[in-house]
Amino acid sequence: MHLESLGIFCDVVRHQSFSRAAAVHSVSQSAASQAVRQIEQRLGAQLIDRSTRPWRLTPEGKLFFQGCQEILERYHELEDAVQRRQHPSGYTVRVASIYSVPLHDLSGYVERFQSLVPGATVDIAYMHPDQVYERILNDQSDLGLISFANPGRGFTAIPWQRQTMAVACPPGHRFARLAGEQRGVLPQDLAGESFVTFDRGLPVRRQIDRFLRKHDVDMTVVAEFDNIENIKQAVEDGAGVAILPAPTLRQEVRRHALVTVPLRAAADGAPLVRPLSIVHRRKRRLNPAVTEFIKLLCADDDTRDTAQRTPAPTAPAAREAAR
Amino acid sequence: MHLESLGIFCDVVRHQSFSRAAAVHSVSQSAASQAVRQIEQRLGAQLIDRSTRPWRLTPEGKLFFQGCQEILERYHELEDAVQRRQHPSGYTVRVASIYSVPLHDLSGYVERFQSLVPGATVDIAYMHPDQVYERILNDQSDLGLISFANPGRGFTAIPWQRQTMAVACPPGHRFARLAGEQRGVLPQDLAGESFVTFDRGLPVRRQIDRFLRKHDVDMTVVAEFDNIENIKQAVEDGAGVAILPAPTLRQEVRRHALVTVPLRAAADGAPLVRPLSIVHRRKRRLNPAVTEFIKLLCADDDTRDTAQRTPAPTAPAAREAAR
DNA sequence: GCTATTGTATTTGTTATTCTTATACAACAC
DNA sequence: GTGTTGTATAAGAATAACAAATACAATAGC
Repeated sequence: MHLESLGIFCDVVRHQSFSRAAAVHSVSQSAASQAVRQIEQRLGAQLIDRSTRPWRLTPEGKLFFQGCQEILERYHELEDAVQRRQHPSGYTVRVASIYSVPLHDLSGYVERFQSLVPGATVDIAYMHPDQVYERILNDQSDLGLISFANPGRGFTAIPWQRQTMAVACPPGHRFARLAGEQRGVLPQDLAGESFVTFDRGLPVRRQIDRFLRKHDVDMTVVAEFDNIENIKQAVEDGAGVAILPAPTLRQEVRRHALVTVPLRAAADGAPLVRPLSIVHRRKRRLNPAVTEFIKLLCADDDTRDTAQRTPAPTAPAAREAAR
Repeated sequence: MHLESLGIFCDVVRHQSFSRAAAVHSVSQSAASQAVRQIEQRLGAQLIDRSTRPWRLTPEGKLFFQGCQEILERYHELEDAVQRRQHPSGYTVRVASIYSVPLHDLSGYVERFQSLVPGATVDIAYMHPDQVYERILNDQSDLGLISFANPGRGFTAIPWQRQTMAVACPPGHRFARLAGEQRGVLPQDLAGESFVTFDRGLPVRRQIDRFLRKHDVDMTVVAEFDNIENIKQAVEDGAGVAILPAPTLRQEVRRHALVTVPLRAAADGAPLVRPLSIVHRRKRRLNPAVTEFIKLLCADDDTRDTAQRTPAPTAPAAREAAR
């Protein structure tokens, strides 16, 4: 019997709902239904009387529910105890992040976290996306922050932020007049512009190209880089314009080195955004400090510029969002 | 986390051996190794220190082992409690058997069982093999007794008896003189004989044909039946000889209606046996009475004419034997 | 009663995982 | 060293888990 299934059953009971329990466990409603049925079949006993609405627990169901609660609690305590024995005191959360996650954002989280969980520390290292994955696989980091997370293989991706992409240009550029929330450029305005962009092969580049192709816009690529800093530098130097995640431009905008111009999409088309995700190894117990840190990161998504995260995303939603 | 995996870990610890634990759980040694490693990975902790021989539990391993034991015990108690609530008293073991399991054999077991587990009853129903499978699938029977069990799909097969096959002929037949433990006929002696046998498509028929083909023997099939009783009748009536499980012939031999002649195999070849198995639904909790009955059936295999059952068969062995 | 609504079950195809078989490897014994 | 025993690893096959789509069931509203 899968402990996870027992957990689903308990949440079904607690929430009086298969769908909500499924959401809590990040699986489909179907999976929750199947999990409970599997338990019933194994026991050869009906746990839930489905002949009435809302359904009710059978006597066997009540008995089993109470037992399960206790067993699950004990098991989680046991895992915690093993954790504690391993890391006797003072948790460290090791985060591997891609370069372009605004450092200033994170430092805010880190401060709040350390005051929230005294004795805990956070190590943040910035690196190439591939290295992020590698470090997580090798257990060198607990969490990774990456864009366009690929949920395949051994990773779980939790949607985090959705950064709107904007056009970056030097202050003297003709687009600069169009800066400001209410203004902005349309895709077709970009046609023929000199374009500084990401290396082919990076997911964000593919995303941008797809967007431009969809709007039938042809730009002149004058330079390609594998990181945002170089792109910004090139734009500052007048090499052309770029399409970058707006939040990463704050510094340059503040010191008037660059201008951020909103990039509008066609009425029907989706706007260009870069999803950032928190990834960790699947099927791996996360220590309490890590769990706490994830909670903190996700808690105030909606205070962010473009965030909109389901509190308990269904798996399919989470996966979709993570692309 | 799979409770089964926790159980394997506990047995690994108890037996100080992966292989023995694997045998106890009817899986391969490899699976046991992988299960333990999976737990270790999930916990992010080494439970077993493999750098010495014999290996030792790490401190985390000891802690986890103790916790697991308790959790597993509680869980099994919980399942039992649900069982008891369902069937407040007096268990019934419902057995579906093929026709040709000697009734007299079973009735002995049943008597012993009922004196061993007071208040329990055993229902035995005899039927066609297909019906046996069907009844088990529909939860109309707890156990099935069949020959040449096909372990596929949702069934578990426990090897039970291996009945030696012998030649049955009327007392007047020329083979009759060869009856007796030390005598018997060789396959080639059968060439040209009139042969009463099983329907094509029955596993036992395929088995017999394979045996004869292997020994290059050609017999004249004069009749085919889907059950042993008809075959015996036909042989009594002088239609020919048959190859049947020896134990099923006792009645007829006693009343001198038929003679059983041992069938010897070539020096290298395997003798012809019919394996009988106990089958039940996989992934289904068996109530205590059923478990007890299985134990009883298997306990004294070696008192049987040809039995030789591993006490704790490895899964592959069990599967092989069940064909 | 009849239909709409809401929440759960089923079916089906796909993806992951678990398992076994075969083989490599490690620790110890001699 | 070399052999022996017990465990790990790799590869492929067999299972199981899952999600998407859809069917179904119990009620509520009419």
